[in-house]
Amino acid sequence: MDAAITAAVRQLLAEVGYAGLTVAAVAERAGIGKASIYRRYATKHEMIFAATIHGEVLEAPLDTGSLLGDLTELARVIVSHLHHPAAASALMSLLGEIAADPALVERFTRNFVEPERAGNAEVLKRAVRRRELPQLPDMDLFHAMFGGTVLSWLFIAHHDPDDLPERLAQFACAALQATAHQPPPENAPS
Amino acid sequence: MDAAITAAVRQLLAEVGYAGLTVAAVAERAGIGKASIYRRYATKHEMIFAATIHGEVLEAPLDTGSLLGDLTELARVIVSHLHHPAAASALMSLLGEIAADPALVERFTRNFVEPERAGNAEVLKRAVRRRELPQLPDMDLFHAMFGGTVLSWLFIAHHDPDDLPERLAQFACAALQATAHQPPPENAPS
Amino acid sequence: MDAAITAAVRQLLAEVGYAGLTVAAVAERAGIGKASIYRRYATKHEMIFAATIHGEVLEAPLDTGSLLGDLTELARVIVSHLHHPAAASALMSLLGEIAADPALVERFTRNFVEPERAGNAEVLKRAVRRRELPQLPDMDLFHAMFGGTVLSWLFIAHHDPDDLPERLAQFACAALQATAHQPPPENAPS
Amino acid sequence: MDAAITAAVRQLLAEVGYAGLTVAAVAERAGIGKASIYRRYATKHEMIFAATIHGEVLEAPLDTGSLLGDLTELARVIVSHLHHPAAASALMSLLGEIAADPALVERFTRNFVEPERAGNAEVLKRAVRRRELPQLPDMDLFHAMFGGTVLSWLFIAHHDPDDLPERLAQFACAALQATAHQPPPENAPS
DNA sequence: CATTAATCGAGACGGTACGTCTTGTCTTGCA
DNA sequence: TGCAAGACAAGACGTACCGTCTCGATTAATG
Repeated sequence: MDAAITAAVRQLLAEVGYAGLTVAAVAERAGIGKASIYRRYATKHEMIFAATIHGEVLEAPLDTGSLLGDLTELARVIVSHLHHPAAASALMSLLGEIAADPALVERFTRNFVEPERAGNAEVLKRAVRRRELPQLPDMDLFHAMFGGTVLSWLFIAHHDPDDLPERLAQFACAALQATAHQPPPENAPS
Repeated sequence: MDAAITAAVRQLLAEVGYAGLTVAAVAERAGIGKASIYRRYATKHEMIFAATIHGEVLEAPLDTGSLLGDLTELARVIVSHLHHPAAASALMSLLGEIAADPALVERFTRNFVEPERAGNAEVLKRAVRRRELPQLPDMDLFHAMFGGTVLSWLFIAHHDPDDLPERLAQFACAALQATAHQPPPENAPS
Repeated sequence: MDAAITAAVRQLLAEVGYAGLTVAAVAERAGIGKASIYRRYATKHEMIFAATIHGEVLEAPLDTGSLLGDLTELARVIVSHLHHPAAASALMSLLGEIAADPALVERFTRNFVEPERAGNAEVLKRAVRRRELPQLPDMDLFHAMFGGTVLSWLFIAHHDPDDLPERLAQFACAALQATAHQPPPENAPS
Repeated sequence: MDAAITAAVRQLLAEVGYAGLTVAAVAERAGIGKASIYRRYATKHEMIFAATIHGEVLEAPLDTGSLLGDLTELARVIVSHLHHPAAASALMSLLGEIAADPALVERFTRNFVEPERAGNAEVLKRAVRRRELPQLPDMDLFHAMFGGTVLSWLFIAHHDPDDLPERLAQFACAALQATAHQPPPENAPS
């Protein structure tokens, strides 16, 4: 059923755009009732977010054998999933909606932020295992930096998505190696 | 009258957030009729855009004498401007709405993004002048990274704003020095 | 506009019945927005009630020259307006809905009960003027008796509507004359 | 199990009223599943009908020795049974729903209306036996008048229930004696 | 100075999406 | 197997809001 919702949202976003998308239309297209949508997602924005962003972005940063390769791939995956035509609108609007409600913040953090952070951490742990890094860096900062750069690049600067992954990965790789000898601050990565 | 509208929009954004802002409320707060608003702005989004973005650039990176100091101050300024309770909601939602309209994207870029990028560049040019950096880095990437990290830290990770400036500045400083020997890429803005 | 709503309700009651009537359908049929309906009526039941019952019932009990004639006419008018095919459902359901909410009780009383009571009083005042009655009777009781009898006759006993007016008028006329010498109780008719 | 359903329906009618009663709530209160309800009753209305009307006739007009006394007592009994806080909602709404279904009308008449009419008739027959009345009046009309007045007094005029019995009984008594010399009409039930 | 024209506030209007609710059916998992 | 628990499709409810429109009242400009 979640798949049907996701598919319906993507079809309709392509057909009528973000502003023209209605929950009723999604339900009809998916052949389900509106209640089944609201049972899963608290708001329309959350539904759209889950349908456009959620999924593969967060989960498995496959091992390419080097930190630089892993980071390039990670950036590429994030970019590709964020670059959906309507994703900009969806993500930003969702963040705006969420910010006002602590309960939604909590939900959003648990469902999207934490898994993504864990994925990032996995990549860096591999690098530590490979001795490319002496230790894990400040994960809070790294996570905000890596994803935030993609966000800003795409949705604020509106630069070409294809230009980013390699540049960002090189920058992040050098930065990690340059800052790795500093112990991370007191808030150790979870 | 335009001033009354602008003031009302800003007050209400702070009070009820972006999603809770209605044209009727703006009219009432401004003591005018809705028709007078629609005589000036074609849609609600244009009204909000005009009231929030218009001339709010605020990048004044005063010279602290060192790159690390400048970056810390820069981060602090960005954080302080972004951390207004309702600014989160307003900015993110506005980005979402803007993304759908290329004309607004263009205006947003010219009025907001470019000046900020110039401010960032000014800080780094100073560091070059001070010989702290051998050359200007990839400015597109640096700009996306610096602002994006703040954005993500505040509005996605929802971490403590006070924790960020120093950490980010140290990270950015080390990263810049580590990557400075690489020639920046062609730097073609997309 | 009220006329358009009333007409739409009556058409749709005839077409789809009481249970099948929706506010959205009424709005569409009337060529107006749902909000315009809810601006006038607090609930769907109130709208239906107003469209089926309200109007001529309450207002002008035309003078026939005698108390018996007036009461017969009054009963006939009430019966004819209450005997709309769906009026039974509408009235009873409305009363059921209303009973739970003091605000609706107040509204209902002001809009429907009081005018009808005033109409009843007008008929009896005429009889006093004609010297058919020495004084006004206990209006609270008379009003409840006259309308209540119609209600019960139609919707509880389900007797033939045409049988009622003459019988009720004769009964009421005789009863009024028999009880008229008693002073009405302390709550004098308003 | 039927007993559990019936009890749950009655409790919930008293607590939340007719409009607020849901099948899900009945099932939960009865500690059973919704399917078990729908196995017994085709619709919600049938369930409520079965739970409320079934054997609740309650007309016991005990002899007080005089017509006025009997009528006062009769009014008091009717008022007391109708004045339960939630009974108003339930009864009126049920009448509304019933009206749409001729089969339910028939059952309602046989189970509820006829016994009450017989009770009324019993009171008047006693008065005839006592020579307080020369003959039985138009029973259809009297029955509609007596019960209808209570209905209207309570649920339309929303007057104080305690004020009614004595006034109604006096009125009815005088009216009966005033109209008793007229032969009742053919009395054919419609 | 008086009359006309323009502009304003106030808010009703048509239209439409929202998120909630309920009905009656269908599925699941425990006893 | 039979039931409680509850998910499901369908769709109405009443609310909110947008952008348009109408209405008087107050200005402003003009004859």
